[in-house]
Amino acid sequence: MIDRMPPADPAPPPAHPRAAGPAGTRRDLAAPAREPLYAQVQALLEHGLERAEWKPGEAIPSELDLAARFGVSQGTVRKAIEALAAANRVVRRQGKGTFVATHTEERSSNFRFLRIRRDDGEYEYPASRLVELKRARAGADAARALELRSGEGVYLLRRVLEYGGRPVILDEITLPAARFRGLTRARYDAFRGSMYGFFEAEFGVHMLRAVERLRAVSADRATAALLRVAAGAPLLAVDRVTYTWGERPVELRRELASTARHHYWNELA
Amino acid sequence: MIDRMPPADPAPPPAHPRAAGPAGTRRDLAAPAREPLYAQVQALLEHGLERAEWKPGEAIPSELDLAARFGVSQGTVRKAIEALAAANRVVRRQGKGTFVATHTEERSSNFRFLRIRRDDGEYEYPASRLVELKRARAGADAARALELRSGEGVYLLRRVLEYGGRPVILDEITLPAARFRGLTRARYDAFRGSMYGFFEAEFGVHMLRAVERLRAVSADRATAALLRVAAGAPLLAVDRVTYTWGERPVELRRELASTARHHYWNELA
DNA sequence: CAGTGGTCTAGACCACATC
DNA sequence: ATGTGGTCTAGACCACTGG
Repeated sequence: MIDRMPPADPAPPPAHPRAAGPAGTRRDLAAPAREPLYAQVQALLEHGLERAEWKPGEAIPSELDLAARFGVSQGTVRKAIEALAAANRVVRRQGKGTFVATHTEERSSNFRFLRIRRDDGEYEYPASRLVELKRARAGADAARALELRSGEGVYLLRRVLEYGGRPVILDEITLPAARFRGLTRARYDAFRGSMYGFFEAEFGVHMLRAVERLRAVSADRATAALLRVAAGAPLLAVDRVTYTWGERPVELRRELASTARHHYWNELA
Repeated sequence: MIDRMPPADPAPPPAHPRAAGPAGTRRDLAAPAREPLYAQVQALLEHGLERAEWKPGEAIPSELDLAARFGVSQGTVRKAIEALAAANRVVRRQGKGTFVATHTEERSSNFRFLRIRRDDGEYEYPASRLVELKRARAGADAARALELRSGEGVYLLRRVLEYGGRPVILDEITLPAARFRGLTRARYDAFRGSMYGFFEAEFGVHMLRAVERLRAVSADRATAALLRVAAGAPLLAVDRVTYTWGERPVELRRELASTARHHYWNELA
């Protein structure tokens, strides 16, 4: 059982854990439901990522380094890192190193959280036009989704996404004010890049995972005007809750999309 | 380079491929763009699965067996099998073996291709009521999606899915007649289990992967009547193309769902 | 060139399932 | 007891990157 992040420097004697060697078995603390070593290493690395010991875009230590630090073999570290890479926590690049995932550089892989595409299949990153940004108090629904107390401060953000100059999506985004202090229209407009890149760079909030629920609804008057469709036209409603480290929800988003020339794309395997 | 499925019996001398030993390096055929060994093993296993050398639900040979057959190490076989498991081609069960995936037993994991859920989050497998089943000729759209010649024979199948007695989804399914010869209402009604279980058990067509495009549309009169909603009500349209081995499309499906009490669930990571 | 991740082997022991 | 997959180690070489 590994129970802390050891120092990098001298590294204590390896002391092969549970290996086929003569050394002592690693059964300290009488582990209650023994977790595999690689899972423990993975958890340690996740803590390091969460605590920003290595920041988005930076390299984490090499496999050999980590193996020495933790007193495990390179293969065990490798398995832990591969799990992190599969979960998009890190990116591995042969010959260069393993890098903390970031929303600020991902040129093409930026479509990870953007599932609405043009009908012709072409990728196109939409332009964003901020319609409204205000402080408000969390209603019952937002409070439940974001695990806040009802009435806690939130930012409410509405924007229109345009493809080729045509408005297609209306976003209504609720953010807990505590994590996004100082969010202003000016800062948002000044940022170059995706919204999650903005959150990461400006507020240190890294989005890891999202859950979406999709429905078909009728456009109300105001939405119809913004998206230039008839009132009552069918719109695709995408309700998203986005999570950061520790399974903590930090964004509630309702997306209303006109699907006349676009669609939501998904793959099942 | 491994280039065929060797016999199971005596197995030629291991002849460590490209290993740190004294044996000859495996550079036969002067491989043009050398593929890793585990990828070659994976491809060999996929061919075996495609040719139904091991049938859905059956066990494939053990890692040690396969390693001996292919003349590679157990670790290399393991990596190949793990990739197959990640792609839902096989299921690994500790102490028992590795089994070919099947749509005929997956009790709970049957929701792999069923993303519409009740709003309260409860899982519920809907009841199916067949509305129509007829032979027809592929139109231009169906022919393109299913890679058929326009006018080739297809089955056209319409059914309503009901949750708790309420109609929620209308399915319109197009199948290439060549692969589903002898499909009749009686056979469909007699089968116990999911539709993909039916396809697998009765026609040997195993669905591996699907691509979906979602839009919001207005209910036409006929659909509205079947789903007991108002004409013009917004419906979620899910257009699915489903693939079997060799990336061959074998099902085109349009699903129209009333999302008053249900939604389409998705997770982004 | 040295350093990184990627592939491959060999062999040990563990955990689980079955007989 | 035996056979399966699961974990872990040790060490080799390959492929790619950058100084």
